[in-house]
Amino acid sequence: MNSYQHIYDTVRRIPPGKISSYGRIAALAGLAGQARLVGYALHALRTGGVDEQGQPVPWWRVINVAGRISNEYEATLQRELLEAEGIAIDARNAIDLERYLWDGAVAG
DNA sequence: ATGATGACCCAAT
DNA sequence: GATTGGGCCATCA
Repeated sequence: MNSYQHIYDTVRRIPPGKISSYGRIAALAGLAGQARLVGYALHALRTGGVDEQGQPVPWWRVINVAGRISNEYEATLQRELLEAEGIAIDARNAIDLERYLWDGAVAG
């Protein structure tokens, strides 16, 4: 079992229509200060968005703390997926974190 | 084992 | 607000 599995599990807890930052996910996953690992873990997903167990991971709900899409691989796809969930993106490709940032609370 | 890079973040300039 | 420097750990050559 890789450490990434914990990251994937945390990313899955992001409710639809919400977003989170790499650092936030890292903190929730018990990897505070290791935001790069989250980015690396999501990078390992690549296209398909499934982990080693074949479970889907909402990788598009993870952006950087600046509210912008950091990845250059699927930037367009990520933007479309975010907009599909009702997340408004600024004219400068920025997202209002205070408005959409997931505070870590469990929905339900 | 070493060096370089990376879907990042924070602080300083 | 854009750029630079340091820190964190995993992966590749």
